[in-house]
Amino acid sequence: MQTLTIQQVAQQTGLSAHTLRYYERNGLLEPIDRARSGHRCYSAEDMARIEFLTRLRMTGMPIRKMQEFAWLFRERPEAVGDRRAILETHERDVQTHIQELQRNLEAIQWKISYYKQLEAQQQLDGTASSPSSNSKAV
Amino acid sequence: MQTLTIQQVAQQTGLSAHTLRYYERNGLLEPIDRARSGHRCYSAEDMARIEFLTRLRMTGMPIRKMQEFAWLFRERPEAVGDRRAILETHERDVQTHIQELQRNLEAIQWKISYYKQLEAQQQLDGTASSPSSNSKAV
DNA sequence: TTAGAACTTAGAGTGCACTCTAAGTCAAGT
DNA sequence: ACTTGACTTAGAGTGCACTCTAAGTTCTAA
Repeated sequence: MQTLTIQQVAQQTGLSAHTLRYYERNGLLEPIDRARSGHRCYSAEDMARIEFLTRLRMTGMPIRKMQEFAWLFRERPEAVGDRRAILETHERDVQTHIQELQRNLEAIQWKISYYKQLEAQQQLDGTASSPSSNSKAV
Repeated sequence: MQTLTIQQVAQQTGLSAHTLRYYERNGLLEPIDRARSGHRCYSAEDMARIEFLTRLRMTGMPIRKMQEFAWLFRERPEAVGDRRAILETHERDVQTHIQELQRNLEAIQWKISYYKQLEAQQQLDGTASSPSSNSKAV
């Protein structure tokens, strides 16, 4: 069973070694196995956990909530329903957030098209040298 | 032509009065008209601008970029293409971000179903009081 | 065997986007 | 006239999630 050094994990996960230690210190990761030297040895399981935590993080779960999730995982592993509840709440949060992003994206796209129209008009004005459209460019 | 006080704007936009002043101080908003008393009087145009800025902010545009956009708006209003370029870059960023969220959401949903299976199994184990499934609940 | 890289820790520092405080001015109601 | 409350400013403080530093230990390659 082979293990990885903190740098190798950092490379593969995109987190910094600093961040990996920070996560462990704050209970997001259970204590990682150590070599005789005291250096951390990450197992494949550790990697899978880090990967999932990273997904929670990238979808905006605060560290506090991740601590809660990790605590349940360690202290009450049989309470699967509690862990599921956290994930389901987060699922709804993420869905809401995506919808919000999409609504705002549409408004931004609308403005991009508006700017395109404005630019076409600028072109015409320039070519014909007629100050026909002097609407404010909002 | 009627104007709004900072509190009214705060209410309507969901930003705090503090944040509205902060935005103005940092050049995200051009200087708002003042009453004789020095109090800010927000126009309908100001409101539209704040609304759009809020959309940029909610989709994750950093304050720095919003400053750049606002600067172009004030100092080079004819450079519509430059403003469009900023929005188009941001559009791509937001699309990428949404895709990332969706990928991560799927992984979370996958784990939720996995937990459901696990819970069903726990039920069975409990009812039949047979320790058949002792797989680790990951 | 020894230089240099990688690791360890506790704790301080950073960057972002607010968020609040203190001290003061102004306007409306009683 | 006076109280209440909203407004003003400059600047300090907050919370989050890292990110780095300093001082020391250990591994690896020449």
